[in-house]
Amino acid sequence: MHQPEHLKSAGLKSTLPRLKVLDLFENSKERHLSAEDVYKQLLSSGEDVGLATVYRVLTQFEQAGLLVRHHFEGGKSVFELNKGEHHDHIVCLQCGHVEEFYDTAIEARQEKVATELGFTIRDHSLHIYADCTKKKCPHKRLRMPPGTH
Amino acid sequence: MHQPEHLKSAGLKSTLPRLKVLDLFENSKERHLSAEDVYKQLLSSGEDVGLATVYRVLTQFEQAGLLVRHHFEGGKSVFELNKGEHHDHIVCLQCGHVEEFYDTAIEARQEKVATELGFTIRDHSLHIYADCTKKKCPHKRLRMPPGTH
DNA sequence: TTGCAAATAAGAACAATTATCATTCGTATA
DNA sequence: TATACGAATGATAATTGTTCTTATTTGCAA
Repeated sequence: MHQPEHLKSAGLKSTLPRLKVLDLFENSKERHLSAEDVYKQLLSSGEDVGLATVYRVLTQFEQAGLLVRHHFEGGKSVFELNKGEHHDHIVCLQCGHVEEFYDTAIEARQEKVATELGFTIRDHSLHIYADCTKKKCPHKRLRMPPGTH
Repeated sequence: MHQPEHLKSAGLKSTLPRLKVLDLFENSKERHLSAEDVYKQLLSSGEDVGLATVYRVLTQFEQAGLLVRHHFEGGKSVFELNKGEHHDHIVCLQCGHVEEFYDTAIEARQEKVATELGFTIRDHSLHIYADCTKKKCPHKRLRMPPGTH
């Protein structure tokens, strides 16, 4: 359960809160978690962490390359373990579930478009918001704030 | 300068603040403006509007289909006149300028990917963050908050 | 004109996040 | 193993972007 090496190699001290957060991401069923999610799950596991620490640790992990941050519509940041390989996301508007995909053609066209416009890509995000057509979708409607289109 | 018809047909009363905001979008050099941008520009034009009104009007215009809202990285919402045709965005990390593009291949592949995964697309956003290679780029560095990757 | 619902301005309230700061913890070293 | 010091933490204040509340004003139909 403890992987202090991950932290060590990232130049981070191996502290309880950091180990707990990392552990949570590695064992959670949902890959994508917000700061609030992490905080609440740690609390309900009996851990005693501060919300500020959660935010700090998440940001540090992001900078260390352990986590990747996403800004889906809805305002809050969402994190996932960095698998090393880039991928895009499709978010289910019914249940909020996030699926990942990677399409070579899309990636290639992006490069082409950017080059033609005189840009060098540093980063990109492609978010598809969709309705799940499978029946296994829990239909737990995702809160979509006004402003979501 | 006044286009009350736009408002009328959207079912909105033709009020001063609404006309001013609409006017600003139609005459501004920058297509993409945040609520703060709109508020400050109106103030410096000698107009007397409240920030709350700006937010309300922007949201109403979005719902009426006059404006489109985007969530670029950085937290704040950005609006632009709705031209009717969907397009994606490439944001210059140097100066913050936003260029628009549309690529049929990308759009088609998205549909394909979503269908294969069992989703029906409702909306999507593709944001490319890039460095401008042209010399005309003002190099007024865009504030990129921590959390931006 | 007048009346009244709709819209506004100002500021309080809110949610997500970051900053501050006194206390505690991890760990290199003695 | 004890200890000392800087790094990390938790509690809470502060900030930021946005929405809500309310008293007042405005657009417009009769």
